[in-house]
Amino acid sequence: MYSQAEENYLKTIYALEREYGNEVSTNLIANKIKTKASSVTDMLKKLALKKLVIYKKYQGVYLTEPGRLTALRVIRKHRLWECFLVQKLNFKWDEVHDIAEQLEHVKSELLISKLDAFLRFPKLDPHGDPIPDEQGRIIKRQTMSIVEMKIGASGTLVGVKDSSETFLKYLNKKNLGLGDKVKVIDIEPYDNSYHIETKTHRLVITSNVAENLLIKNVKR
Amino acid sequence: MYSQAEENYLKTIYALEREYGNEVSTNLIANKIKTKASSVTDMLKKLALKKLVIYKKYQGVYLTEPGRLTALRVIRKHRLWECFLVQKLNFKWDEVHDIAEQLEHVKSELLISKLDAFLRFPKLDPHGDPIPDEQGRIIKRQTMSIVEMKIGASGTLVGVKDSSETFLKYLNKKNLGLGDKVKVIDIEPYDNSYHIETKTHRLVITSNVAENLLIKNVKR
DNA sequence: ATCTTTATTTAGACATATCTAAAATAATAT
DNA sequence: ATATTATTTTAGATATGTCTAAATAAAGAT
Repeated sequence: MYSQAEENYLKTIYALEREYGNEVSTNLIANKIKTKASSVTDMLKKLALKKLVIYKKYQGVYLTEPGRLTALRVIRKHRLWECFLVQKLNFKWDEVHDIAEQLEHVKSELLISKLDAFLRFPKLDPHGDPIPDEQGRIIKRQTMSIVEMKIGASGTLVGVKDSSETFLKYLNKKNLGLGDKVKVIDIEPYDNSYHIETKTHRLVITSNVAENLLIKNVKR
Repeated sequence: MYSQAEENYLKTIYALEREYGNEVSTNLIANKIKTKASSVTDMLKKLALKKLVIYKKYQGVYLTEPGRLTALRVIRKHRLWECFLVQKLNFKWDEVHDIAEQLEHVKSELLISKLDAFLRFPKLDPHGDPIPDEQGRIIKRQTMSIVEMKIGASGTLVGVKDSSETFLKYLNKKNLGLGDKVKVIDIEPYDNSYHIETKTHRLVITSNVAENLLIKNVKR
């Protein structure tokens, strides 16, 4: 079994590989998990010894197959627990991340398969992220970030890249939630802000925010 | 917030105080949590510094009021999670202890109060142990161990002192469970074994087993 | 009352995971 | 091509929680 620290590194490397391509740098990891580059180096050596990552000095890391599967198992647990917290305990989608970060490290295969069944085998977590199955298979959804959309294009908000409490609370305040239809009305070249429209209102968001909103079924 | 190790020590000291009286020795703790006496001494010093226990060299320890409340909070979490595992996820009563040992350390007051509500505020866990409330109040039940009963006395099995998987699996095999009516038929002086009778069958148990069975409403 | 045994504590070591500061390497700029 | 800057690694320190072995204290036996 792996330690919580090890699991967190694997999970982070997995996410960064998806986001930035397959070779992940020390500093990227350090920033993501708010630690120092030297700590990251230490851990990468350890993970490499355990054959969970391929690590070459000064060249970054990437996950091996066992490393990837371990990461996916942790992600599966995290997302299932988030479903539980929202669906069963009535947590809001912006309250569950930190608690799931703790629950994801509980060791028991049986627990997670029973939890999965209890929740009726959900396919997506409360933030629209797909839940890997027991074999680590994960569906890849056809989504694009708002920054990739052209003026006049519209679609449905089905996910967020950033699940932090701050970002989600911002969305709540702006009355944006999963399932909302959104349309890009205008892109202001001066500051790269996006003017978007939902069923109920219009609003202006920064490109930073637009980047974190995932849209499905984009038309026009 | 306290570490998992600290929480485990507090919980253990609380249980040993109940079992053996208010001054708990270093070795008693060491045996209970399967560690070395020297490790216990180290931790007791740390807990004493944090005012969670009163510790005097060579004299054992006991919990302070804050220590007792912290222990009870951990116990509350442990028992609520056990209820969840059995009632909602269909675990057997002999499978939940080790998982609850992990879940009890998850930090979130909100989580535990929501879990409590979800379970409809249970008063007892699957092993018959009372669940402390948010203020650390815990009901004291009128029970006695079978070893305290006389020949001919009978009552209802409502709890066990040992919640380990091995002990509970033994009870399953012997077809003994909570709610069963039991009567002491005979006590063999030679080996101190107890002959007991339930609604459905008779069996012989060692005094060790008898010690761990808690009976309510003892008559005659 | 002294000796022996048992329990407890101390001293020093180790593993994990982190950090700071300095050194080494890679990337960038001129 | 060399100098500057940024990134990464190494070396050594720290905190937590554990251990072994030795020293000390308490309890029990004669």
